[in-house]
Amino acid sequence: MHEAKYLKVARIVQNRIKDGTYKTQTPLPDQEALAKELGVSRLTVKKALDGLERKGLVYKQSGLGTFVLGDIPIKESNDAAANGFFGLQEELGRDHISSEVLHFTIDFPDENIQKNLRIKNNEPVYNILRLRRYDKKPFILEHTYMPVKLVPNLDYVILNDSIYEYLHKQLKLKFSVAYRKIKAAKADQWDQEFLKAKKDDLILELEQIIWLSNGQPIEYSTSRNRFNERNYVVLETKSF
Amino acid sequence: MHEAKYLKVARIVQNRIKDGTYKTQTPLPDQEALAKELGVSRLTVKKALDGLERKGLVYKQSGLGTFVLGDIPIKESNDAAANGFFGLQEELGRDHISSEVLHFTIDFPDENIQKNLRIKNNEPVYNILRLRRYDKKPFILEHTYMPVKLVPNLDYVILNDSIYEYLHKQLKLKFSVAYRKIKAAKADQWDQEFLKAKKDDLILELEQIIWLSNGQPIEYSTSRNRFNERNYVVLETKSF
DNA sequence: AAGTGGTCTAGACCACGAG
DNA sequence: TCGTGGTCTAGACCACTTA
Repeated sequence: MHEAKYLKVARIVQNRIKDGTYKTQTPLPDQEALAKELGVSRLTVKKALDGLERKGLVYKQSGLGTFVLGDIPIKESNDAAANGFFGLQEELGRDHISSEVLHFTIDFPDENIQKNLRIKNNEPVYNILRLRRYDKKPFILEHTYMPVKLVPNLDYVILNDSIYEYLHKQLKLKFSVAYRKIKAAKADQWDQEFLKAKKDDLILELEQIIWLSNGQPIEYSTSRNRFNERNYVVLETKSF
Repeated sequence: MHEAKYLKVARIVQNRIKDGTYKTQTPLPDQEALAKELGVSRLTVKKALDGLERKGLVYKQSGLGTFVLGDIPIKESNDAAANGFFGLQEELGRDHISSEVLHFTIDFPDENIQKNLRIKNNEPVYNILRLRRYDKKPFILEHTYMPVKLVPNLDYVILNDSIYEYLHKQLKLKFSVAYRKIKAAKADQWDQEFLKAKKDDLILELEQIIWLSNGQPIEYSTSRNRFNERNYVVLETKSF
């Protein structure tokens, strides 16, 4: 099977929401009708709609129907999704984002990194510091650690391009879970030097661990930006 | 049916993870075995495990099995889940949290509130400012707007206790989706007065809209705390 | 009463990973 | 090849909402 039917159904419905076939606050066709139209069983339609509900596109009400949720007022263009597994390039566009590698070594991990990446002290990690620019302007200071054993042959060419693409398209690695923490901090020396922050300026930091679908942590990183350059947004829906 | 079978299965598995019956990084019994043991079909077991996977408790690998994911190293006790629909009391314990109502009026909504709560300019809203204390210490400054028509008979007694509990247990309202934005800001006059922040101190703000399961926005609010008092964490997994 | 989504089953077949 | 999880179906019944 090339693509799961429920994914195809979800994509079709999502497109119909986007192009206005299904309008905000109005009900979709009922599950049985969609199933008939698309030639699948009702359970398959339901599975697709469950996913769209978790993504916040629709809401369902037993006894009434499934409705398009509509736009989110406080969403702005420069907000970053704190959920989702897209790299900066994917998120903001390849043409806008460039990377400058400030530091790139292979180190033995300290205790903190060992714990976060669930590795032993003799398993080397990449230690990467990159300044990401948005339209040439300093934007995000990104400090990344990855186990060498999981990411062979990382080099400057990849770092100047997109790590994310290398992991996914070249190495075929699949992300499963990410745990992210968002905090505020004061600008340190590096922030002042590279992000052009002033002393005592406000910095927003995203700290994260990303796991592969086999349960192995693949990345521990922090991303720092000036407080007025970028916010983080989270869309939360029920797990079940 | 009192409780759905898949919820019961999820609860049982979750408890077994918590009490150590299923240990970190080890496989659970296969779906067929669990189904047999618990007297349900395999699909019901799968549905339960899908939910636990989205909550980040387990990960599944086709062809291998389902594994316990284990602890998250960067998680700390004073972090707040940016996902989940629990009130402060639920999250940190009834005994620790107290509330002081600083402002409580019924207003006509301005344009921003109208948009965020999807209401007209003649539909009144509660305008509530509360200082939440943690063990008597100023902790969070919470500014909340809610449509009056959705929340009848709100009063000081409820505000001093828990809005969350009133909405859920008394009014039987169900939350479906929340959209949250996290940003850094400088302390304003109120932060300085009530949170004991100094001028130019760092403030972390959570701005959110919460929808009911019928698609109607029920709450627009901001929660501000000093940068070193509280961070926000997000656990992200795939929607499908 | 009618129509919606929610749950559940038994059975089938597929895709993936290990030996 | 075997055992795992992933998908899909048809059919059944339940719970909820509106009329």
